[in-house]
Amino acid sequence: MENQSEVVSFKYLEKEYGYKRYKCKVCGGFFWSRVPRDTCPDRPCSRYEFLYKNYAKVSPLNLSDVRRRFIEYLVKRGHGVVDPYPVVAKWRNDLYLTIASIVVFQPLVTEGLIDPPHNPLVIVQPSIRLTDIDNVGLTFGRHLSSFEMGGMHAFNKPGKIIYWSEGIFENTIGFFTEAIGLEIDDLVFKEGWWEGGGNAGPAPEVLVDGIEVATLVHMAYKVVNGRYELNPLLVVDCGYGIERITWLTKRTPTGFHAIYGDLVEKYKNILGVEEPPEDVLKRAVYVLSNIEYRSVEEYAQLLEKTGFKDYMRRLVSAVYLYSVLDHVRTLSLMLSDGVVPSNTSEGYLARLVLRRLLRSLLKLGVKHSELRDIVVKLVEEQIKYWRGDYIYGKLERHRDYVVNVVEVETEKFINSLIRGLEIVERFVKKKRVFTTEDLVEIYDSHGIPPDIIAEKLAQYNIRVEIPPDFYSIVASRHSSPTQLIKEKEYEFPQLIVEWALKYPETRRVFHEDPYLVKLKTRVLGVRDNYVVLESTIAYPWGGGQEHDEGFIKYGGEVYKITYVGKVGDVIIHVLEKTPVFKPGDEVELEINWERRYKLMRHHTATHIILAAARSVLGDHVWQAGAEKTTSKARLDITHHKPLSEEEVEKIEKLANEIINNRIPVKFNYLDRFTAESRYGVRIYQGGAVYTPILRIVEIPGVDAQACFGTHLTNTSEVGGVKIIGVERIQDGVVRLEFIAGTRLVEHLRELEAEKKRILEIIGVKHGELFTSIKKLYEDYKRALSVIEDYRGVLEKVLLEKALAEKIPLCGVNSTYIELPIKDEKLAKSLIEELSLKKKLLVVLVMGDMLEAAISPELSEQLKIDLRKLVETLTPLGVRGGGKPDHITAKLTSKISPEKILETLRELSCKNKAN
RNA sequence: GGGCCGGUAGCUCAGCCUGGAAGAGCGCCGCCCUCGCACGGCGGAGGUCCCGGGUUCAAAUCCCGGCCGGUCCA
Repeated sequence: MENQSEVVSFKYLEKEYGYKRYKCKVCGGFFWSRVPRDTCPDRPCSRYEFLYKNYAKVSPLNLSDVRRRFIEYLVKRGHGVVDPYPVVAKWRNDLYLTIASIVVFQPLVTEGLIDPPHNPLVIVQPSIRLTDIDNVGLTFGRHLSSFEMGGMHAFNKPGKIIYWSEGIFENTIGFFTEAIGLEIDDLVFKEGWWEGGGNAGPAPEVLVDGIEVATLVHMAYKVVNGRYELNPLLVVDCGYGIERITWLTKRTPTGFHAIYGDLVEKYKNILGVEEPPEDVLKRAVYVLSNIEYRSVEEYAQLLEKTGFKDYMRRLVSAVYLYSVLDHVRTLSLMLSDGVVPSNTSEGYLARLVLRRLLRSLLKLGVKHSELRDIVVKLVEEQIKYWRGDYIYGKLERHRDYVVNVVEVETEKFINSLIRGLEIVERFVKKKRVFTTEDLVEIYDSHGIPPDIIAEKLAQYNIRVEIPPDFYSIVASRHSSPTQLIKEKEYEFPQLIVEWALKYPETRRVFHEDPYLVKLKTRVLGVRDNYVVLESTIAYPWGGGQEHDEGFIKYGGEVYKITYVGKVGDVIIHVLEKTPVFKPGDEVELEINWERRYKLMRHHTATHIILAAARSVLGDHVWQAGAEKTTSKARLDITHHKPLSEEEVEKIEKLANEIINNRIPVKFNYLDRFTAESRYGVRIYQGGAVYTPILRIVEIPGVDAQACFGTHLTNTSEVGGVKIIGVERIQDGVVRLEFIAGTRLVEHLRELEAEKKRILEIIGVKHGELFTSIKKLYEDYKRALSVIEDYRGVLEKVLLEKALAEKIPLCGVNSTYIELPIKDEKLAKSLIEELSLKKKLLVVLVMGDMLEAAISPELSEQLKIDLRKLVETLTPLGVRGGGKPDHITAKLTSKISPEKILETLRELSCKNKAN
């Protein structure tokens, strides 16, 4: 977009503040500055000039100071304050993590469907961006895996403009000069463009002496079919980098010193890491700040070239140290906000951060055996450091969970590392050549990073080249990314969907009175056996609750309802046959109450079980899926380890207490921000809901969720709940199955019937299951041992007989055994004993199986190839094969022992003759 | 959600490519050696080769489907 001034008031900047437009001689980009400049004060066109600059009116500020000044300044300018949201974007189904403050207001506010809680507003939002995670540490504070985005937002509707470009500049210049103390001459605005999530707009970057401190997104366009269209809603989306501003005010050698203060020293002590002297470090940071490098190796080479060779080792460990500081904070934040590590979705991202952290620790020389304790210590120090903080104070509340997860996950990492290294060893033993392909293979399948493999190989004096594009090779092995958003699919044919959408919203009487069994209502539409009514008491399939069943009565006719579904706000009833009634007719609706009541009980029980699980296990427990049927309910919860029996019992006990406490269930319709501020984002247990008004099902003091389902009006009606199954269904997800109400009685009856069946099978009419089975099992074991004894006796007899009646062939004695019982164990034992130990040529026939064997040495010596036996006998109906000394075959017709022995004689004697 | 790797004795694994008598080490039991222990020596027990189907005279091995675990990527 060349012409940004259509949207951005650079003219105002010029007229009001005296800015002029310049072109950067290095990058060619345009920027606005009050003092003439050849290049833009952004890297790579400029170094971190601020490091050595003296700002007369700027005093060193902590992170919390900058944060407070930002909020206070904007409050003074009429902004309302919104408290930070979690970094896990549970209210979105297209994002795992909160990557910017605007994410809190998408999509409903940015599309103008609902109003923000304040307008304009200010929010300091912790945000996680893992795309640049490789650069953390290497840029000494410019890149962080998590950062605080100071968000300044206004949502301008046609006819109701809060402020736009001029206001953006006024607030920005005001904040930096009045609240931070910079001179206006320090501030440069570089023209830029932002695009994302279907929106776009010009985004001037605010630059101060080599670092970008804010981006002023003028979100003015919608991207429609690849073209930009002016959006009627003008969204002010300005983000201020709180950490970068903090660094700027302190001018410490790195951003990490500005953010983490004395925590840096603590970490150095724990890890035994040394930094270079402060002046050297600052110099090194400054000198390399306009050079692009992507890896520690490249960085080390650059240090050598730029005269920092003496400090190379310490500078390199410093990079890892900073990345450790950063990763511990990000990980603690993610875990505190309820992420459970797993091999999918946001759980994988948490594991990714943790594994990168552990790898950095290994690079710093931490031994495998110390890894767990050290990482726990680092987490605890970090939690201590942020105690009482506006944003990170919550880490302390989740300390136990965070530490426990870190312990469990570190153990897992060490295990897979050890396993992986063993695989490398096996690779080495098999083949000496190690290819790039092997490196990729081992990383992809076992998660062992190439540098660790190379280290291991070095022990065997094997050198392997790690290609610079290693990770893109890995990426190319994976298929193209799938869409994160699931397209909503209707369970009806497209024609029916289109037909149904023409009707107005169906009145949901099942929400008004979930106990209503009969209802008279008017027919709105009929198409084949699909029916749309004015209002209904039949619950459509949704929210993990099964649909209702019942009847529609009209005149003398009764139509069975086989399915109920939802298309938008229209509810469709599917009948067994095409009805005679027409639009406008009045019909009577009746639902199967027994079925509905079971579903309601299971649904309310599900909310109770979830609340109980959150209470017993922790706030990280989220619903990962649920299904309520008449026979049982199923709830998948996120949790980082298997549930112990005690935990399951506790959940069950607490759930039944909630039932016994006879708590009335409340139903409220609230707008999004009211609901979120009252209950938190935990209301989105069933996933993100994109409607302006949420239906909140609340069990006061226990649980509150945005939920469409039908519920009991009092917890006591659940009657009781029993967990009947616990299963780990995937990494980080545990499935609970449970039953409630009268299903408990049915379940018990099923168990009793099963017990009775078992007793009948084992021939006991009246008796106790445990003792009966125990006795049966002992009898069985005794019988097995008797058989064993018989086998021994029989074997002895057969051996003696075979040895006594040896049949001499040319050079070898032979024996023929016919086993009347199909006992493979006996057959095998006989053959081994006679052929391998007694050196006989054994032929054993058991049913239609023929097996013959001779010791391998004899076969070799006498040149007897038993396979020839099979070949010779094939015309007589023998099929089989094997090795020269051992064959197995199937007899399709009876063959006399004489014939077999005769053939064997020929075989052995022919060889003898030769 | 997808790709890849794996599932064989109590444990760690070999065998699978190329179908033909289920193996090693550790652990366990017994004996020898020893005053006793450790070490060492000899012997032994221990198997639904994850499950189901298919191909085959014959499947741990080949093919298909499923389950479970691990891992990488969205």
